[in-house]
Formats: sequence, C-alpha cells, structure tokens
Amino acid sequence: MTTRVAAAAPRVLRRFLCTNSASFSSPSFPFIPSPPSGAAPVPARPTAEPNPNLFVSGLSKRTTTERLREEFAKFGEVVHARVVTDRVSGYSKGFGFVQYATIEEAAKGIEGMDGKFLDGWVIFAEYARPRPRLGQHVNNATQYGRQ
DNA sequence: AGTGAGCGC
Repeated sequence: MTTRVAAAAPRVLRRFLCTNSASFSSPSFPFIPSPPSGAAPVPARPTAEPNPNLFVSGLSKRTTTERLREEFAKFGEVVHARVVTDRVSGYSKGFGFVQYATIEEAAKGIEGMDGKFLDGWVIFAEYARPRPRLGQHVNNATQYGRQ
C-alpha cells in the first residue's frame, strides 16, 4: 500500500510519495515560509552529497549482508557492504550500507535499487552521510541537519 | 519482539 511505503520512507522521500501538495501550495498558507528570491540553493532537507557510499533502509530483517551485496552488485562494483545488526542479539536492524568503487556506480545503484523490493520489503537507497572518524569528536557546525 | 524509523564501531 502507498501508506505503508510512505511510512517506511525516509523524510526526504515522503514529499515524493505524498503528492497531495495542492492544499500546501497556496500562497496564503501561513506555515510555509516563502524562500527569499536569490537565496542560496542550499536544501532545507539535509541530503548527503553524492559519494560512493550508500545508506540503505527499509530492509527485511532476513536480508543479509551477502544478499545486500549481490543485489547492489548488479549496478556496479561493490567494495563494501554491511547490514547493521545488533551486536548482542545478532539480528538485523533493518538498514545497511553499500559502498561502490565510484560515485557513478553509486548513482546507478540508487536508480536501480531505490524503491525496489528486496526480500518482500520496499527498500530505500540514498547517499550515506560521512561517518565521523573513530575516537574523534566532531564539530557541531560541520554536521548535517543544521547549517 | 519479526515492535518498521533510521546513518555503521
């Protein structure tokens, strides 16, 4: 169902799935701040910039790292893939990461796998956020979410 | 919990 898909979708994609934006496109709608003309093209919704690493969500709990790798390998050379699992229970958390050799392959991986079915679930593939170094603290200003 | 949004050690 579309509602299930929308519920499982990341926030960035929900605008795509919920296309009833007619009531929100009214100029008199008070909660939509009109973007200043000539403003910077920085997106209000934080989307990670294109990079070879993908964040894949909406996975079935049964989907394994091997399965993830072989499905995404149809669209490019996968240098690394991992389904994130709970360390004590060993069960999948329902998301994972796929790293391609190049950004071009990552783009094809998104086009080929985003919104597609994998083990019975609609999965979502997008560019992963850069992971902070191990044991290194991050500056708040350089993080995603707020500029 | 096979709990359904999410960003990994």
